[in-house]
Amino acid sequence: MTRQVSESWRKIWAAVERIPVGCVATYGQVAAEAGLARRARLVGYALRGLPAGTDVPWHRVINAQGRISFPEGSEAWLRQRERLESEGIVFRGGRIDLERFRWRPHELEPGDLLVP
DNA sequence: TGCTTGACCGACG
DNA sequence: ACGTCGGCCAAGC
Repeated sequence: MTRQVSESWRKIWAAVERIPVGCVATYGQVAAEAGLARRARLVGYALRGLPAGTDVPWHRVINAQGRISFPEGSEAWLRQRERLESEGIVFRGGRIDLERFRWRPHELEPGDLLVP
């Protein structure tokens, strides 16, 4: 039978899909966007459960310190960093400046039909 | 069944 | 800057 995916996971995946190209969101932020405030750990678990080859942009989710939550230098860490850099995210000292790249859902985004 | 484990967070000392 | 702690809760053993 089809594996039953929990409602929480679906909400989390949907929230991750809303993160725009060139932006990142923290685990806590994704949880809040999914209507699951304070359940940041669940976000990590839900991402771990994504099928291989998914279109969900899991790489845009980083931790609250502005770092990738895989062991530095690991294969997964490198893969995530490459994807982010290809989208224009800049790493300084192994970290991403959240002030600069964090997704701000309440503010204007590219494509919002308004000139800066 | 029950206990342990996380791609975590925020507060506090 | 850094370690610790409580909160969180589905999955896995």
